[in-house]
Order: sequence, then C-alpha cells, then structure tokens
Amino acid sequence: MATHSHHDIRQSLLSRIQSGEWALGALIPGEMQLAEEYGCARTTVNRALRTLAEEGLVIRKRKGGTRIRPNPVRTAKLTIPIIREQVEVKGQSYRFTELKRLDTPPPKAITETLHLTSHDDVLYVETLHFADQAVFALEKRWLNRTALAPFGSLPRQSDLSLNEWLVKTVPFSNGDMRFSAISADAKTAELMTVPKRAPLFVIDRTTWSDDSFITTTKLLHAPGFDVYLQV
Amino acid sequence: MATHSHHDIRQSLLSRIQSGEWALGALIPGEMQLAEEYGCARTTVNRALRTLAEEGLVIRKRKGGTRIRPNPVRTAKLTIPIIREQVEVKGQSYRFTELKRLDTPPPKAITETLHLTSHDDVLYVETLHFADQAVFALEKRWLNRTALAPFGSLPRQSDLSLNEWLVKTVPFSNGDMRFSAISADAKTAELMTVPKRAPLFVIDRTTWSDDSFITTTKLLHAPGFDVYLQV
DNA sequence: CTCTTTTTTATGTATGCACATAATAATTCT
DNA sequence: AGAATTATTATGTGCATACATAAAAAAGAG
Repeated sequence: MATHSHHDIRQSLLSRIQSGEWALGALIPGEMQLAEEYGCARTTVNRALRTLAEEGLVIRKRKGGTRIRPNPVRTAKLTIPIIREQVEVKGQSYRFTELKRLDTPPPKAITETLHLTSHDDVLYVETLHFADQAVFALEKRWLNRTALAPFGSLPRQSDLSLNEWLVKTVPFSNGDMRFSAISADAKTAELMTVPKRAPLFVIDRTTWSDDSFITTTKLLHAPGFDVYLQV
Repeated sequence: MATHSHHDIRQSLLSRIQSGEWALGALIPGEMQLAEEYGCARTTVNRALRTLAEEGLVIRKRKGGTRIRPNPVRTAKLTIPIIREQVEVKGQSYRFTELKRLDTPPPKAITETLHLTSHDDVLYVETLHFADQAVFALEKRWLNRTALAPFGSLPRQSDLSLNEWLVKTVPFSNGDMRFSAISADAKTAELMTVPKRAPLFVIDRTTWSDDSFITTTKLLHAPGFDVYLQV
C-alpha cells in the first residue's frame, strides 16, 4: 500500500475500525508497525492516529499503545449563535425591543452563578427578539458590569443588541449551556404573544473570560424553535 | 522567547488573541515570522496555529495567511448518551418497557429520512424508559433491519434496551441530532403519565454508518430533563 | 481594458532523525 | 516475598528540509 497521506491513512484506519477488524477496547498495532505496513514514516501514522484520538475513536497511552475506545464518544459541534443571524438565515427580518434595563440587585441564584461580590455592578436587561412580526425569543440577561468595564461602555438601547455586542466584543470566552423545555406561564405567554402553557425551548448560558464572570442569560424560544447538531 | 513547545506557543498566541492584540478578522503574522519571534521551527508554529484553527479561533488559508475568526465559533462537546447511564448517574434506578414492536411499513417521512428502498426490512419499536417509578422518556424508533443484518440479531424484548445495544454494537456511526420542545398531546401524556400539554424535551436523532442508514429515533423526555454542554 | 497565463507566496504535508516522557516490565536489594 | 530501582518501550514532540497546493498578485496577450 503506498498511501502517503495522513488523511488517507486515517481513512483507512477508520474503515478498519468500522469494519470491526479490532474489537472495542482492543489494542491496535504500534506506530512503527503501521508505518511499515503503509510504507510511510512513523510521523505520518502518528498524525493519523492523533486525529482519530481527537475525534474520540481511539485512546492512546505512552507505552500502553493505542486501543479502540470502549465507550465511543461522538462529539457534536455547536456554534454559539447571534440571534439576528439565526433569524436572517431563515430569510426572515430581525428586530428587537429592549423591555427593561434595571440596576436592581440580582437574586441570590444569579449572585452565585456569576460569583458576584458585594461591590460588583450588576445590570439586568430583558429583550424581545422578533422574526418578521412574530416573537422569536425572550432574553433575560444579567451582566456583571465590573467585569465588562475593560471593554468599554455598553451599547445604548436601540443600538446593537446586547447579544450581538457581547459576542463581538468579548469574543473568546468560555461558558456553559443548558437546554430544557418549559411551559409558558401566563405573564410570559402574554409578553411573547404565544398561547398560555405553550412549550418553550430554553437555553441557559453563562459566560466567563479568564476567571471573571461576565454574563448569564436565559433565552425563552417561541414554539417551533430547534437546535440542530451534526454528530 | 525560548518557548519550544507547540502547547506553550498555542497558549501564548491564545493570550495575544484574547488580549485584543489582533482585531477580529485581522491578519496575524506568518508562520515563518512567528517561528523566528518564538525562536523555534516553523513546524512548531504550524502545529500551534493548526490547533487554534481546529478550536475555531482562527481561520487559515493557503497564501491568504491566518486571521482571527470574525465570528468566533465555540464548539461544545456532546456525548451521545445511553439512557440507562443518564438515569443511573442521577442515582436513580433504571428500567424500561417495550410497548410495541411492529413490522408495519414506515410513513413516508421515515422512508425519506432513512433513504429506504422498497426491499428494506423496517422495524418500529416503542420503548418507555423509567427513572425510579417515573417515566424518564418515551422512545419511538425506526430501524433499518437490512442495514443491521451484518451485526447479528436484535436483542429480544426485555433484554438489553435497543438504545444501549445499538451504541455498543454499531459504535462508530455518524448522525445528526435535533433538539426541540413540544407540548404533550392527550395520548402521549397518558402514556408517559405526565399532565396533558406538559412541555416535553424532544431529541430527534438519525444514525448512519458508512452510507447505510441505520435508525432514526424520537425521544420525548418528561419535564425536568435537560441537556448540559461545556463550551 | 478585459481576459488569460504565469509567478509568487503562505500554508499543508511527508520524511528522517533525535530526544522526551510516561507507564510498564524486569531486576535488584533487603 | 516485598519494596525499591532500573531498563524497556510506545507514544509525544521538535527540527531541518523538501516539495505540494491553493490562492492571490503580477505579467502578458488580445
């Protein structure tokens, strides 16, 4: 076999894994042996195997060798979206309305989530996002203004949405995300102009950058919304 | 600077990106220039930049150079779970009941999703998964038995759940996934013993392996269920 | 001045080699 | 035998070099 590209070798190894040539948890031949088999340098096999490891198909250990992952892990790619783009990609027009912007002290749950101290300056913003004439999502956001100070002043109402401003201003942050489903209560249903008890898709997201907590947000999506993932 | 590891160089570049040294969309210095700056081989810088590209922080183009990704993409890792493990990890006991196992011809939507031909052998299975005494999820699954033939016979009712059998038997498959929220209709609510119109978290998943479509499943999760992602 | 062809250039990749490192296996010491 | 030490081994990484490739820029043709 004269397949001299790590890509082809990865593909070949993948096929051999999928064909069941090696059982779950089984040890596969070492890099040197595979290199000889494929007629290429060990570096090339190394790269192919490293890729497969990153993809969650094999587990590699020094001295221990490479084995097929017993509990296959498929990882899905999920991109954190800007709401405006989500709407526009469907061919609908986007607009938003800021309902509230308050300096009220945050509830205890938020204080804990954002690891706030007593002297942190916190802002609550409630925004309604529209797709054409219909409500797309209701956003409830708590911001740690102290942590955001280095990034300049927040956009004023009816400028850029906070959602978009944050993604573009504090771009490389970490965070977590939780999806769930709830039933719209009377007040929320009225705000979003959806039927009472309508099923809402909820995204809770907390964002931090380099140990300072920035924002936590709850997005209540109108019925029909979904999240799609390639696995 | 004598940082001779791709890992450290990646970290340094990451810091420089996060510090705002280069704006969103900006071109960063070439590999050769960075290699000289860090006092290492171009190969090493290449690997650091390649990693950052895989992580979605920069975009690389031949001749075009490397630039900071304009719309930062954070990718979340999501592992496809086995329902039994999801329940047991919460300290609850798991059991399941198979409600139906039918050879009825599939509806058109399923035929299209699974790319079925007229001679494919299709099975419909409906399973109720429990966490302690409460319903955890209702699973509606269509299986392409023709594609599954090479993997041996399906487990009989009240053996391993099909969910678990599939993950362990056809481990390295591709697929997609869709999350949404719906309201339980009368019949579903009764089956799941949840209130009528209760908000259900829905996971639609289709799985294929090497161009042959294997199964498509709809999981209706009882209220309280959520999906958690690290970003 | 537009369209085509050629050159340039930054990244992409393959290779041989050397050494690092972690984990296991073998050996030695008590 | 059991504990501590040393050797072995498979992967991990760095480097110099050479060539591949895509895309942009420059040059040339009409």
